[in-house]
Amino acid sequence: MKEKITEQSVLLFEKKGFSQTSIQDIVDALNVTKGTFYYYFSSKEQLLMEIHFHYIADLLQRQRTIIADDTSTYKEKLRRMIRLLIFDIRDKGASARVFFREMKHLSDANAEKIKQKRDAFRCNIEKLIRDGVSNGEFSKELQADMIAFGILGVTNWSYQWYDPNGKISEDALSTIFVNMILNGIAADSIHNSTVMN
Amino acid sequence: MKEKITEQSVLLFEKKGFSQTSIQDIVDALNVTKGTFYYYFSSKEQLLMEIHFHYIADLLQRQRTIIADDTSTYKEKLRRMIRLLIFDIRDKGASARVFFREMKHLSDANAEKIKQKRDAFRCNIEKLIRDGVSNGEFSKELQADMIAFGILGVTNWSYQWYDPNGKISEDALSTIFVNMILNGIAADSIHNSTVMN
Amino acid sequence: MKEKITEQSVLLFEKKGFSQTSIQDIVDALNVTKGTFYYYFSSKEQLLMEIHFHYIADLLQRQRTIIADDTSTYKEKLRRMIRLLIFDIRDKGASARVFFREMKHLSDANAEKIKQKRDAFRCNIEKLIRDGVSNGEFSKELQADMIAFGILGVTNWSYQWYDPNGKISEDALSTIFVNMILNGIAADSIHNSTVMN
Amino acid sequence: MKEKITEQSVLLFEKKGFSQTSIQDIVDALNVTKGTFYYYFSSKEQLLMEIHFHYIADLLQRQRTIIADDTSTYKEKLRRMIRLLIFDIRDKGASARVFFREMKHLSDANAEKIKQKRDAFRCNIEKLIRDGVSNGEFSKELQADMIAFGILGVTNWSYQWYDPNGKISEDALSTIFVNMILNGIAADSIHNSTVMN
DNA sequence: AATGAATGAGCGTTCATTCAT
DNA sequence: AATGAATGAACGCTCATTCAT
Repeated sequence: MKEKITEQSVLLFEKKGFSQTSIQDIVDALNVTKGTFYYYFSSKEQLLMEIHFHYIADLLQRQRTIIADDTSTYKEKLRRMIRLLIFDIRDKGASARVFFREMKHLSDANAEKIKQKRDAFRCNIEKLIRDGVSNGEFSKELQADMIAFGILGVTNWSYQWYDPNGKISEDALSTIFVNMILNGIAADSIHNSTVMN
Repeated sequence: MKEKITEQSVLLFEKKGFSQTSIQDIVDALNVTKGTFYYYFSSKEQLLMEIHFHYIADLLQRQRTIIADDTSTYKEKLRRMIRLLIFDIRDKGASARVFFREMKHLSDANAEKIKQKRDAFRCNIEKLIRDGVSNGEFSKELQADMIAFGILGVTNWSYQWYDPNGKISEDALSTIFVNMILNGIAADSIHNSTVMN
Repeated sequence: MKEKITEQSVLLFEKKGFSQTSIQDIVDALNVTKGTFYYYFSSKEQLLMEIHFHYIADLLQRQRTIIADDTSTYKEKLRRMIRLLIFDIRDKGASARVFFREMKHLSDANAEKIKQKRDAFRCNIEKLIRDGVSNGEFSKELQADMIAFGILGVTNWSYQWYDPNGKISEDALSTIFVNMILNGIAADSIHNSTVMN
Repeated sequence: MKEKITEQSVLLFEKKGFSQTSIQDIVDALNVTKGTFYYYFSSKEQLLMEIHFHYIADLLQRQRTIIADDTSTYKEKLRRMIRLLIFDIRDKGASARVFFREMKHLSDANAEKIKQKRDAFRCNIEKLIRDGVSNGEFSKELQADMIAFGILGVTNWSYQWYDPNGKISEDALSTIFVNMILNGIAADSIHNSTVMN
């Protein structure tokens, strides 16, 4: 039951927004009563917190698996992370959009817990960049923290517009983004870097 | 007065969210009464609509100026667009964050109007890419629509985290992102593109 | 201007009801502003009071004319009163419907003033009946007060349903009602009176 | 509780009018809170609708019982209908006055439903007249539809002024009205009909 | 004679939450 | 494990009215 409530809530929160979704809406969709909701959750915020927490904890876990693989290069790890995020849209898109949009509705204490995990996810990318620069896979003098933000921008933004059932496949999109991030879009990218500075 | 209400609202919407900000909050902050609010706005949604509309219309206008400049290369135009968006964070960051987060609270009719302008902004970038590919500035076989989404991801996401008063300047950040987008981050980007496919 | 406000108000009050019609509605319909309204009227209630007062005072005045005519029989006077009320629907129907429906919105003091005139109108009919009984035109032992209420019922109710532009003319309707009131509807009315008691 | 709310509301609506009675007024009178009201009713209009619907449905039901009685003449049926309406004032007067006065506050859809039942009630009287004319109980050439309106005028208007606790009993008033309707008020009603035309 | 900005009290309604059962 | 009745605080919004100009 608890799981059913969570799943249904994600759907409703995505469609109508957290504030616009009442407990009544949620329990109506499941044909139970409000009492049932409060048997499993102490508050509406707790429900949102659980949604957020599971979403980000799961993501972090899968990121760690990628990082821990000693057989891949840093480029390959980055590629796998980008694919992870893009492929996740199909199943977790709703959760993610709720996550990005409804953060505001968490109490300060809860927001802080979530923020720590988000930061950890980002810092793992940052470290990946830094390590890749160190071993020569990535360009020298890359500002790892900003690059991490840039990469996250590309992937996170996809949750706003990408339709996994549309014309372009997850595989194709991931490849496009990986290429763009690794090689850039300039015809002769090697020389451009000096021109632009 | 109307302008004061709009400005104050943007601040409050950004800090607390649209739903969490009551008309009472807004008018209290300005030491007027609710009647005053409804003298200038017919509804809370109309206020949000005006905020959204002014934000996106202004951005589109400035994008058009860049596009219209016949003396720049496409690369230069792209660079100027990215700088436009990053430099805008300082003054328009609050508006933009409200814009991205609170779209949900617009009626279908209003959302459609805003969506059209957003799409126009994106399509302008897409066209820029396509034109740059045509004249050889950008890589052949670039999928312009997806690349446009990628670039917008990098810049739009910045509104979520970038602090214009922090350690890194708008100028520096813009440069980092322009380089990343044009040249990629791989040490030897030319060869990577084949490896990755 | 004052008259235009009154006229427009009657129309709006009839269509939407007194409470549901705002001062704004009234002035909008006349393309003036609220200030104008309050230049001529001290309150919304005063406007309603004037509508009521003019309506009932005018009616009373015309009733007095009928009563004062020494050349008519009482039957003829009653007939003329009924015609007065039915023919009035075309021009004063809106006023009358507002009058009947919105009495509640008058202050006690104002309601009392109106009530006195209404009572006078009714008492005039009552006296007419009594006088007609005395001189043998009307049945003996008629309870004049109740008969007056009965007659007023027939005519006043017409304001709720009669459409002067419909199939039946004011003339025809008046005749039907006068006949009904004077002669009843039973096939052999003389004998029925005893049967029914 | 729902019934208590309805009863209390009828009283308040009659005394102060629908618009002038707030939900707060209603729940205060019952020492509950607004939440309680909205637990039982979805809107103020729904409450009004239920009052209206029960009132008119009940009346129609009782009218049908009278019509269905095969042992009465049409005169007797008419008499019983008039008594039904007059005797109803004591218990249902408040409901009826609310019914007549506050129809405006129903939505179009709801008003239509009520109107259908009202029309049915009136048409039943019209048919009664027509049938009575056919079998010779009522005068030839009576215009049944207008006569029905006339009769309804007499009875419905009573709800505006008749005090069941006043000097005249329901029984006496009913008799007066039945006589007036059947026999008219003219001293020699048989001959008057020609005079008046 | 008329305006437009502002007020403030109140209204219908919503909703997260509680609690006895 | 779940219900249903009830709460109470808040919210978006309306509107008659005031008043300086």
